[in-house]
Amino acid sequence: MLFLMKEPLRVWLALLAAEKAVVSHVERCLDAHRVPLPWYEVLVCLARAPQGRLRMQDLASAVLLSGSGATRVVEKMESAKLLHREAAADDQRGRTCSITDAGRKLLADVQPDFFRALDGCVGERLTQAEQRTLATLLSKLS
Amino acid sequence: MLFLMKEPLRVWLALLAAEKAVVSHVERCLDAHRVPLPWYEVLVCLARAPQGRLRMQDLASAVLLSGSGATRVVEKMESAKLLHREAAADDQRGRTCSITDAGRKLLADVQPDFFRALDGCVGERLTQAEQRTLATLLSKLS
DNA sequence: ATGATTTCCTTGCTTGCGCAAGCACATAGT
DNA sequence: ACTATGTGCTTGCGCAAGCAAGGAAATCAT
Repeated sequence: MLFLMKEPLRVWLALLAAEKAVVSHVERCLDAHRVPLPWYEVLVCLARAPQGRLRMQDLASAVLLSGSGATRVVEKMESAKLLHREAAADDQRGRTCSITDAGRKLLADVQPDFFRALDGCVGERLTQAEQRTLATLLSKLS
Repeated sequence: MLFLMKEPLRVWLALLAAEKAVVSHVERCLDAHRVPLPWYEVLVCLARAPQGRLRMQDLASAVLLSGSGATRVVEKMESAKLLHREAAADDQRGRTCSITDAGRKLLADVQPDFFRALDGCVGERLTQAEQRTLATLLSKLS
C-alpha cells in the first residue's frame, strides 16, 4: 500500500522542483531582454499561428492563462506595440490579436537566448533519448 | 508539428502543462478541506522534521517559497493554531516553527485525499516503472 | 421579430508572491 | 569593549493572476 503511494509522491515533488528551477532559469535569461515570460510565450504563439493572429480565447489557453490574465498581458503588449487587437471579422464580440513587425523582431532577438537557456537546463542535463522520454511521460499527466 | 520540434522545447511545454494540470488537480482536492496547498506542504514538512520543528529558513526552502512568503504562510497558520513559533534556542534571531496537535490532526485528515488526488493524476496514468523514470529525469533538471 | 440564453471579452476586487528595506541579534576584527 | 559586517526574519510595496460580475454581440426559442 505504502509503496504504491511512494512513487507518485516522488513524481509530485520532482515535478514542482523541476518546474520552478527551469522556469526561473529561463526567466533570468529573459530578464536581460526586459521581456516577461508571458510576453515571450504570447509572441511565440502568435508567430506560429496562421497569419500571426489568434483569438483571445485561443491565446489564453495556449499560454495557460485565464481569460482575464490574457486580457491584461495583451493590453500591455499592445501599448508596447508588440501586437494589436481588432474586432474579429466573423464574430463582433471576439477580438483578434496580431503580432506586429516589432513583435516579430523582438521575438527574433530573444529566441536564441531562450533556446540557449533551455539548453542549459534541459539539453545539457539529459540525452536526446531522455528528453523524448520525459516529454512523453509529462504529456500523459495533462 | 510536435515531432519536428526541438526536444528541449517539447520538454519545456510538457513540463509547464503537466505542472499546472497536476497542481490544479491537487488544489481542487484540498479546497474541499479548505486548506491551501502551501499550508499542506508546510504541514508535511513539519510533520516529517525531527520533533516536528523547523527553522523558517529551512521551511521556506523546503516548500520552495521565498523568506517573506514563508513568513506570511506561517503567520496565518499560526493564527489557525496549526503551528506555533518561538525564538530558536541556539540563535535568538531565528524562529522555530513547531507543528501543533491540531496541525497533525488536520494533516491526517487531508493526507488520504491528497494521495488519492495524486493517484488520480499520476498513479493512474503512469506505470510504476514510468513513475520512477519520470521522477529520476525530473530530478536531473533541478 | 422579441426575448431568453450563451459566448467572448473586459473590469473590480481579492489574494499570494517576491524584492528590497528594516530591525534585531550574532560574529569578527581591532 | 566597540565598531563593522553579516545573518535571520519581518514589513512595505508593487505586480501578476484568478474569480465573479458586467456588457456587448451572437444564437436560439417562441
